[in-house]
Amino acid sequence: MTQSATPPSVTSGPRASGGVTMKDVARRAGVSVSTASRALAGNPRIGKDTRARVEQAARELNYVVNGLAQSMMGVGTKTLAFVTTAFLAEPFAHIAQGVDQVAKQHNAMLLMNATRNDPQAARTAISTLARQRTTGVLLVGSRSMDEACLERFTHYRDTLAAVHATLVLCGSPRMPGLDGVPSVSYDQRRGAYLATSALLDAGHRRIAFLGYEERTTAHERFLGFQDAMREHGRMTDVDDPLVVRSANVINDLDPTIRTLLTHDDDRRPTALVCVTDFAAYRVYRIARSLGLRLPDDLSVTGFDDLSTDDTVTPPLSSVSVPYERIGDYAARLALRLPVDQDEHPVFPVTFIPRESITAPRDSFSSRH
Amino acid sequence: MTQSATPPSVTSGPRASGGVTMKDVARRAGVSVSTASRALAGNPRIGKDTRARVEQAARELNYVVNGLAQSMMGVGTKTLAFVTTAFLAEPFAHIAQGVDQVAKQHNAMLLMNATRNDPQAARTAISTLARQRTTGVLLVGSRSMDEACLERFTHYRDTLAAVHATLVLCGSPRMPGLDGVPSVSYDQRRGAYLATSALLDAGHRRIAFLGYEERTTAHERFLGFQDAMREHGRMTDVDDPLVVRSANVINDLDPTIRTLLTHDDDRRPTALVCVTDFAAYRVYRIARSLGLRLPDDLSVTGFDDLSTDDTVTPPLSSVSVPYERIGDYAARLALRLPVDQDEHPVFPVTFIPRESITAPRDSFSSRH
DNA sequence: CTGAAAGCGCTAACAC
DNA sequence: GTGTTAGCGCTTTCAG
Repeated sequence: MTQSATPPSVTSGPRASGGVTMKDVARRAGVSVSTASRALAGNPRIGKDTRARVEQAARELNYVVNGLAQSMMGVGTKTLAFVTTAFLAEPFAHIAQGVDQVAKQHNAMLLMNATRNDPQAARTAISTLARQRTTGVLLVGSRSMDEACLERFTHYRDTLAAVHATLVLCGSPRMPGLDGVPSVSYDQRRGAYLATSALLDAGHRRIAFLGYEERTTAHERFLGFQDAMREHGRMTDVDDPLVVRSANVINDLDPTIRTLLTHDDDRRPTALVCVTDFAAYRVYRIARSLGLRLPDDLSVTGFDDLSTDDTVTPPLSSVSVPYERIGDYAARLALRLPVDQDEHPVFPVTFIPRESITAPRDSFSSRH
Repeated sequence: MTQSATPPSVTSGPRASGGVTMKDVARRAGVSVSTASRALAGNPRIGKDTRARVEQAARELNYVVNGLAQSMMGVGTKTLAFVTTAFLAEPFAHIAQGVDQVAKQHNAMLLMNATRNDPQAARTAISTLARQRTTGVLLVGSRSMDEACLERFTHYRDTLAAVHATLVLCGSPRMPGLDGVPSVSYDQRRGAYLATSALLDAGHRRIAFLGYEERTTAHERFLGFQDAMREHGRMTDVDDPLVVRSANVINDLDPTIRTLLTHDDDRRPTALVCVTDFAAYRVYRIARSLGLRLPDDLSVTGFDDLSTDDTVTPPLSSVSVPYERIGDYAARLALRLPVDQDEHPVFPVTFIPRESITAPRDSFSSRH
C-alpha cells in the first residue's frame, strides 16, 4: 500500500523469480518474516491469533513454501534415489514398492533413474544426485564383477560421500574392496541350490544351468547350482557344456535355448535350472515350439517367483525372494534410520516347487 | 592458514552445514567466489590459467556444486514427477521408459510416486512436489469420473500453478472442466471397437465386456465395445448382463469371471472383450480350470499388448498402445518443450489379432 | 511473543 | 578478466 522508500540506488544481484514468497505472506499478515516463518512451521511460541492471521494470509495468497530454500537451511524434505538398469526389469517394481513405502513414511521423495546398463549414464546420474544433495542412493540390481566395476562404484561412493549422501547396494552382495557401503542382498546361492536339489531329487542327472554371465546374480546362482551338483558327485564349472552362457534378454536367450534343446536326445538335458523366471518362460515357449512336452520331456525351475499371472502351464517351480522387504531395508539404511540387522543383511529365500518338475522319462538317466 | 580477523561480535543466523563450498574452492584457488563460479560454469571470459587453477582446486577438494542453491537462482536442474497408482501396474514401465528418455535428454531428474489409489496420498504428493518446485508433474493412468475427482484435480492444478509447475494428464483423456491441463491419451474407444468388431466378424454374437468400472479407461473401452455392438444392431448399455463390472484386480476379477463362465451353455458368452490383458489372462486361467477350451469354447481379446512373455496359449489378441511415445510426448509437454501436436493428442492404437479368436462352435449363435 | 539481522551456497549485474 | 555487492527464500540466533 504505502510506497516504501526507494532502495539505495546501488542495484545489482540477480533478477527476481516469480512466485509468492514468505515476505508477501508476512506483509499481508502485518508481521515480520521471521514470525511468519515460525507461524507456518508450527512454532509453539506464536500467538494464537497471529498464527491465524499468517495462515490465512498464506492461504489467500496461495502460498507454497520453497522447499529448496528450506533444504539449504537443512530442514528440507529428504530424497531417496533409486538407480537401476531398467524400469522393465521384473523385480524392479517389487523392490520399488518397499522403498516407496519407507519413503512415504518418512516423507522423503523418491527419485528414479534407469541407467540401461550404460556406465556413463550411471555416472551422470550419480553426480546429478550428489549435486542435488540427495540423502541416499540405492543402487539396485545385479552388477558386473570386473575391476572396472569396483572402480566405478568406488567413484560413486566418494562422490556421494563428499556431500554426506549414503550409497546402498540393493539386491547384489557386498562388494569386496568397497568399504563403507552397505549391501542388502538375499541368499541367491542357496536359492539355486534348492532348485537344483529339487531336480536332482526328482531323479534328474543331466541338468543344465541356463543364463550364466559374469554378473553377481547369475554367478551366485550358478554357485548354488554347482553346490548341489557337487553334492551329488557331479563337478561342474563355468566351462561345462551344460552351463549355458546368456544374458537375460530375449535376443540372447532364445537362440541359446534353441541350440540347447535341439541336441540329440541323449545329450539334451532332462532338466533346466534357469537363472530367472523370465528365462524359464522363454524355455517354455521354445520347448513347445520344438514339440517337447513340459514337464515330461523337460523339467524347469525359475528364480524370482514374481509371475502374478499364473497362467502358464505347467506352473513354474521357482525361488521366492522377499523383494519388498529388501527394498524396505535398503531404504531405511539409505535414510539412516534404525534397522534390526547389520549393514550387510542377506535375506533368506524359499523354493516353491510346482508342476514344472517331474521325474525324467528316461529312467535310465536316473540310475546313473 | 592465516587466522582471519574475528567477525564483528554481532553473531546470529543459523548454524553452518558441512561440506565443501565454492568459497573454499575460491580461497584455495586464490580467486573470488564469483570468479570460481564463472570458471566452474564454463564462462568464456575467464582466463585460461585462472580456470585451470579453479578447476584443480575443485577437484582437490572434491567439490560438488550445490544444486539446491543453483535452483534458487533459477539455473538448477529441472525435475519431472511421475505420479501413478502403482509401480506394478503394467503400462507403467513402458510410459516411464518414454518419460525417462526425454528427462535424460534434457538432463532433468525424474521423481516417482505411487499413490495406491489413495486420494490423500496423491494430495500429499502433489503439494510436496509443489514445495520442491518441480518443473512438471505427470499424472499417469486412469482416473475416476466423479465430481470429487474433478475437484481434486482442480486443486492439484492450482497448487502447481502457484509455483509455475505444469500438470499433464497422461494416459487418460482430456478432463472436461479442467482447463489449462494438457492430456496425452490414446484412442481407447477405437481400440475396443476394433477388438469387438474382430469377434463379431468371427461370427460371435453373445459377447461380453469384462471389467467395466467408472474410470476413464474402462469407460472409454466400453464405449468402443458399445459402438461395435450397435453397428451390428445390438444395443448394450452399462446395465446389460453381458457388461460385467469389476475392478482390474485379481480379487475382484476372479469371482466375477467364474460366475460369468459357469452360466448355462446358452447364456454363457462365446466371446469376451477384456478391459486389459491382465483380465484376459485371468479369464484364460479360470476358463481352463472350468474345462473350457480356448479358443474353441471361448474367444478372448485383451488390451495393452504388453505381454513380453508370449508364453500363453493361445496367443492373445490385443490392442497395442504406443505407451512409450505417450510418455515421451507427455514429458515434453511437462518440460515445456516444443511438440509436434497440440496439448491434447490422442495417439492411434492398433488391434493385433492372434489365435485367441476363432469362430463360435455353436454355429447357431452366428445365425442370429 | 515478536522483530532485526545473519547467513545457507550460489549467481549475476555492475564496476574497474 | 576479475572482484564487489546484492540477493534468491528461507530459518534461526539474539535481543527485547
